[in-house]
Amino acid sequence: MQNLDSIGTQIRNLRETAEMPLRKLAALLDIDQSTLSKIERDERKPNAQIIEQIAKIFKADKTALLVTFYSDIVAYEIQEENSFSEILQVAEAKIEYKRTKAKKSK
Amino acid sequence: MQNLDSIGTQIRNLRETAEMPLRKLAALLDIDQSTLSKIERDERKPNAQIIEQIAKIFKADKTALLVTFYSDIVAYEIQEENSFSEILQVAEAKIEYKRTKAKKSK
DNA sequence: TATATTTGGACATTATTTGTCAAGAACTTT
DNA sequence: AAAGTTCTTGACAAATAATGTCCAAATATA
Repeated sequence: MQNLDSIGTQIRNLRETAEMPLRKLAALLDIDQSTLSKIERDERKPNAQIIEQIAKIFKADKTALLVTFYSDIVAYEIQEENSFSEILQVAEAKIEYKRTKAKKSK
Repeated sequence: MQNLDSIGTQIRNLRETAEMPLRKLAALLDIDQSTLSKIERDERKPNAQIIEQIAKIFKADKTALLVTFYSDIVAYEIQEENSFSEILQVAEAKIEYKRTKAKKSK
């Protein structure tokens, strides 16, 4: 089954498994250690570029991390809506429709 | 099948069907007419409160409008990602998981 | 052409995000 | 318990994005 951990938790897991201090990972990513601390506790969002670097550093699956990253954002955004399920369904249809159009116009 | 129009298009449709000038709807909503013009062309996002007012004014389905509104946002956010479908799936699982926890703690 | 309607762009204001720093809390080691 | 290391917290400024307002230009209608 898919991993429902937050992006922060996943980053922390990767880092702790590698027994790397937060300070050191922050240095590798060239961000302040307090910022990384907040990212790992989901107080602040990383950007897609940081996720890519983390995947590289820990040889982790970049796509899986991006899925975690974006699903966090999407879930947070609509978690209060009762029709969240329909929202997601329509969003998917919209993206698919857009891609179909894009393909045709080639 | 579900309506894949953008929130702006749907608002414009409602307004034109009612043959109401943009200027007048803007007045009812208490926003600048240029702002409403931009909303209808998806240059600017309405907020959830404006959507509610529009539903009331045109006696439209509020839930359907909110689904349109949020699905626009979600689709825009992840439209470039190849794994958009998985992202949506995980987002849904995360929300469901959160709600299960919330129910238990009652 | 005159009139009504809509759009575009400039601008100030406000809110949100991001980066940086330093102090303090928590935990380990000596 | 002192010293060292690691992590967390809050304050702050700087950068970026969102919002509200105005008015002139463009478009459509009478």
